[in-house]
Amino acid sequence: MKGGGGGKEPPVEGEISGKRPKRKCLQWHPLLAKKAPDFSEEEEEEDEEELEKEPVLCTESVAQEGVCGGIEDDNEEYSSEQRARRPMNAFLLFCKRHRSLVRQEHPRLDNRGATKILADWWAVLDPKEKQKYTDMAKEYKDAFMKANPGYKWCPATNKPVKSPSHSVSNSRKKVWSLPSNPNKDPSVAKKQAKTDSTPQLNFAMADPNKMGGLSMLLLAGEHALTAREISSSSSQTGCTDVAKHTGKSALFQLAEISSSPVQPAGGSKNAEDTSSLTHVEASGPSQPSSPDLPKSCVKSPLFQLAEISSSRSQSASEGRQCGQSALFQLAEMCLASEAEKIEARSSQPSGGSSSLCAQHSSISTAIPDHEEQRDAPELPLTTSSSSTSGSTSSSPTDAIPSDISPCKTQKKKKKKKENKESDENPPSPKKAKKRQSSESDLDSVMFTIEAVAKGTWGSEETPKKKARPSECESSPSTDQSPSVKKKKSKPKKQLKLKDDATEEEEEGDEEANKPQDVEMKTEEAPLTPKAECENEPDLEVEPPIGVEDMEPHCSPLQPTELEEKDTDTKPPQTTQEDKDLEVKPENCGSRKSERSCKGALYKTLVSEGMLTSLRANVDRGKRGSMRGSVSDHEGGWNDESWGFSQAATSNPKKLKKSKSKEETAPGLGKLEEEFEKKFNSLPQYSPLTFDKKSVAVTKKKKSSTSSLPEPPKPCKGSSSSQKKTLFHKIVNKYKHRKEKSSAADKDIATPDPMVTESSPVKSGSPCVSPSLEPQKVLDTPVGSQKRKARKSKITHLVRTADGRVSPAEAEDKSKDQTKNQDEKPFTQETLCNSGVCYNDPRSAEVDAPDTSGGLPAFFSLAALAEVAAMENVHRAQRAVSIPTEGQVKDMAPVLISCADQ
DNA sequence: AAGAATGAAAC
DNA sequence: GTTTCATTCTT
Repeated sequence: MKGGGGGKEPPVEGEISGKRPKRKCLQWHPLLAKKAPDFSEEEEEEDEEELEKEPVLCTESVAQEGVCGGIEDDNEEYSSEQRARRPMNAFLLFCKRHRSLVRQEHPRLDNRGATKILADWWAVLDPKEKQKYTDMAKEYKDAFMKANPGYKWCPATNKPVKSPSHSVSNSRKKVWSLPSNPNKDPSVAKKQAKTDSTPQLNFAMADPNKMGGLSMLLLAGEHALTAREISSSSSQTGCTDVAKHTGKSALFQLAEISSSPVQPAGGSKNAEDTSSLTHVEASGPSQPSSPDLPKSCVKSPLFQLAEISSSRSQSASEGRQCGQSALFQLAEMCLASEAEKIEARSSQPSGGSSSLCAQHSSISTAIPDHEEQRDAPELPLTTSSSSTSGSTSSSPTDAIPSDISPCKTQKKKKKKKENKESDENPPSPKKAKKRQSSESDLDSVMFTIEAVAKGTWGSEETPKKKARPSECESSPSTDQSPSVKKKKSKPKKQLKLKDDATEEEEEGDEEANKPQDVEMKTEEAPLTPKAECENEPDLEVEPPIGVEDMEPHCSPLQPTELEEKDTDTKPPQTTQEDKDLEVKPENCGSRKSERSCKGALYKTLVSEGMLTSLRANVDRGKRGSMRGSVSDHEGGWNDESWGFSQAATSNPKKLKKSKSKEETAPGLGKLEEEFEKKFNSLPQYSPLTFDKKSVAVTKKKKSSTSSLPEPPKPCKGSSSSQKKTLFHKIVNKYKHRKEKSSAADKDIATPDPMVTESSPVKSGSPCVSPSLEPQKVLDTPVGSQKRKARKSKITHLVRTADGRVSPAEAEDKSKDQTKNQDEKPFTQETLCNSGVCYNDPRSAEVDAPDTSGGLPAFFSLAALAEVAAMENVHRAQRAVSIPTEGQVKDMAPVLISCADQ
């Protein structure tokens, strides 16, 4: 595999890699390299650099934070600037996935040129495939939106100039939508601020920025909870509402999951986590002073949680909390305990879970002091509910919000970024969190926590999920959450070895891994069935595999990987964990009790899903098992991933800078991973196919209009017969596209008798149904074509009786046909086998259900995802094949159409 | 920084 | 309808 792939890409990559540095964003991290980094060496180096750099970055970006490692909660400031990036649309996804391929083939080509080609490809793409991308995009978007309820694509054009006053007001309102974005959520908050997302007020959560990943999780969970529970009350939270509606979008699920209790994987992990927590606490973000504890830059989730809880308490004075997750309560408990100590411990924390609410009140009072420590500044969450809070929060936060709120029309992102409101953030104190209390306090806290855990928690948690792979998960989770920074070296190596599998890998967590993974994936992606087939001889072999295709596609890599990983990782993980436990104790130093406490906490957290990492791991484990099934694919967004990602993202640093490609910052890993997985799962068409098409088209173009940009695509051998069928389709589409682009030119007129011809040819292949294609084309408008003259295009498209279109197409087709004829057999077979049957979407659709493999694009991803999720739980495989009612509905039209035909 | 493409959202 | 911005990366 690699050989081929490597051969191809390497050069390009190498080039790229050299260039990569460009991005500023990257600074902070290896991700930058992401693309280039295919090679392990590079990666490693990068990793190292990264490690080193991180601090620097931290310093740069957030000088104050100091705790680079620490989770930078603070970064809100930065975050302010960074708004979450919009989710990519289908086309972008497609581009992202295929650009490398294009480049490989046409190294010379500029990106622009590549983009054009990609556009062409896109135009040609089968509706089904497009749909996949579209679905994915949608899913992604949905998840994203859930994560960031108030997110707006456009920064609120400032037009109105919200003006500062607004900003202030906004700041209050704002409550922060959930930050948890894959990357940049924080920014979102800002946006919202400006926008005023009124609805969210209720949530008034702590700033995500401040909060660690956990916070994100919590938020997510809370949202979920709130949505469910509060739904009645909160008409406000659009997000929540949405979540409900979708019910199952992956993201939503994620939220749910987070909320739902999960069993901690192994005790071992717990220990680790706890230890890490202790470290964190002790070391505290800002306070390095703690001698005992090793300063782990990374904050423990727990710590974050505590922060969060504290923040929440502030913001949300309301009683809602009670309802909220046990985790939250726990956090509160912790805080309370601390507060008590500080104040003098009038009451004991042990209050018990049941009493939590009451405690909350007390806590809230106590908290204020803590708040100072906390980074209240941005919490602007402005506890919607708490009347007072608004005022208080406003003052500190105001500044930030103002910046954010305005959305400044900054025309360009960069500007915005630059603008960063960092100024305001000065927030010196944010980091302060670490509490003086330090260990002793911790102990007390722990105690309380334990009590809580035992008492309330146990009862509450009832449902704990099964830990399926919890073990596996656990290890990773631990790794991830706690040691975000960790070294990547290992992971990289592993990754290299495993290549694909790495994603979930055990250690991996970190950023490095992700990037690598991503890269790996991307690289591999080509290798993936389709691409690979074409490139390499393997094709034959694959085809069979491909049969199931659609998903398999995606899965192909994953499954193996996952499995391997799972198997491999699990054992190791456990071992590692054990080791960690052993080791950690040292770190932790004395205090077993704490540990134990922590352990309890950890459990609780886990149960709650707070520990995203664990969850993610678990999920992954599931996935691994599931892998084969379609569900993976579509199921797509695992909650975990999001949660995780969120958590990861939580880190401001990354978020901000992460812009670079994956950006997905290291931390996010999981989320990204999943994203990537899905992304990878997306079918990657071999360039050859496209090329051929393109070539054919080009030729035409050339002949007709010299205007083709991408004349030369090498037709590497028609060898890539597989996709040829696609090819045809593509050709058709392609025609359209060209028409569009050059359309004006004039091709229009030519009749395309050929079309018919082509169809016959296609017809030859079982899968393909020529007639359908045109329809497809028609059905799926090539695209918005907003910019170009689509009208002309449309006009151009002369439909034949069949509905086929433009003349150009005919010609192309004819060409294609000729080519195809030779190759077709394979392609068809393969395709058919694969179940993809690009040719006929409909047929495919119809078939799809039957053939588990081919997922009909038609099914809404959401539906699929849901189904998958549902099924996954029970069984991992093929659930997808069975359409849900919703799916059926979706299909209905198609079916009908088919029937008509 | 501009630009190529498409699409989704916001205006 | 138009504008913005998402991604990538060369020029």
